[in-house]
Amino acid sequence: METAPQRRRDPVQARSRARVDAILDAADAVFLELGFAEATTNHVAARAQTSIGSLYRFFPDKDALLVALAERYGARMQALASQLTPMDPEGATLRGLISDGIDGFSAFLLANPGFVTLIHQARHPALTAGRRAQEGQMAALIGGLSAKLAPQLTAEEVLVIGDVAQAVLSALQTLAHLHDEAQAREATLSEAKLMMTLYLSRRLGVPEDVPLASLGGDGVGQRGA
Amino acid sequence: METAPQRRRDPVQARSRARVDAILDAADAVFLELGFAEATTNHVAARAQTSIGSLYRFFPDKDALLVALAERYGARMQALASQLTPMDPEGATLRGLISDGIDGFSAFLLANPGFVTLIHQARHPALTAGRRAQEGQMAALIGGLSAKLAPQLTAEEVLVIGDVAQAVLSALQTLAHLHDEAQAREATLSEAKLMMTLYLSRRLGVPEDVPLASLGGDGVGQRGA
DNA sequence: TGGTAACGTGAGCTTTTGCTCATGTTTACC
DNA sequence: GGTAAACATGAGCAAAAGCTCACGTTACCA
Repeated sequence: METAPQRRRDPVQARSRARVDAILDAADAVFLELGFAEATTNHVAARAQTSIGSLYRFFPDKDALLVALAERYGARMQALASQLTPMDPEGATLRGLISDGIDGFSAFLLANPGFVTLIHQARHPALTAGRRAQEGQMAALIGGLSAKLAPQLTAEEVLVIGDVAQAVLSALQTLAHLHDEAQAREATLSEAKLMMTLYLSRRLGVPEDVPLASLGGDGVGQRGA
Repeated sequence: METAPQRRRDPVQARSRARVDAILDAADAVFLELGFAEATTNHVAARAQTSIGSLYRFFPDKDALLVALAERYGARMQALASQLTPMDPEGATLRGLISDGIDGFSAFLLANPGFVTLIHQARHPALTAGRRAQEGQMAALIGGLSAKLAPQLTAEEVLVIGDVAQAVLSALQTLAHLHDEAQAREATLSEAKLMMTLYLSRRLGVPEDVPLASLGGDGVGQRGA
């Protein structure tokens, strides 16, 4: 399975490969500024300092730009996910894992502001297939962690927890990055960490500040009602 | 300040008032089905069983439909908010308040499926002014409750808590209502209740299951780290 | 009952925008 | 250096969508 079907023609020379990248960068910037609906392909071509004909040489239509962007971000997200998965997750605490994850994703969003716009276009028909995969990627990451830390949970419960955590993280990261000042962002992210820690700790039956390695294979440390 | 500036002309006769309502209902349905960007004013007029000319007689442009819809939902939301504010909030527990609030809002969304679409259009330039008000409405409701239950919090903290809670509730309600089956919705809403209860209980220093009336004016019952 | 203003209609004008294609330029390969 | 393929260009086409306007209809009021 190659990425070809999205593009009218694959670039084979260096200059056209650079051009395709420039077009995607331009699309990212224009979509961020105007939103996908308001942005035009001519805008994108102009921003990329190329002609509209060149854009349509490599992208069959406007939607293809969105799909290609989603694929590019998907790859970056995958890299981020593997980077955020520590070598020995058992040595960390639940709170530490969550804090690192949220900080890492926040840094990613700061470096990739267009990604928020893309998330906002998640319901676009052309995107659902590809996007669902990377949304599921994040949810699956959390779900996998949950299943590992709390084997007593059913598969369905793990699924719900993953979806819920993904939705909340996505919403709070978006909220945080509405603020331009780092201080306001941090305040929101701090709340996100607290909320996720409380929730996952209770839901998985894992204490917040105990190294995960010291826990048994099954859920322990459940407290309260 | 009247709603006139949004409309080319205010309806004065009964038939035109009914027509305006029909147009708004049609817009709501069409935006839900196609999304705002894909929907056309001709679609809306056809769905309302009226002519495109009549639509433009009362609405200056397509954006005005969105704004008018937002205003109508704003009024409904306000009614919902006052309905969800019990006569004696002190008699209820934090968990009960949150549960009732989430259930009430869920019922509202079920009866007003177009509202989710509107939320999704929150970043539309024509909407930011009016919408921000009703988003703030929900956040302010929670913020007000927080300030009342936890007077030790600073005004800034209350603001952040309100925003965060609003964002999370909005995200999880949207997630819940992606499912068609009531069971799946309830599963998600159950997680939302748990998460909000844990978060607000910790953040406000209010126990989950103690009647709020039995608490002193300042925060008590804070536990753990 | 007549007159006026509000209301209703839809063909079609205007603008926008996604997209094409004929023409010209650059690169790769012999 | 020659040739073929890849690449690049942008004027402009076709379709779509927002919106107008001239004309007809209904409701109110004296």
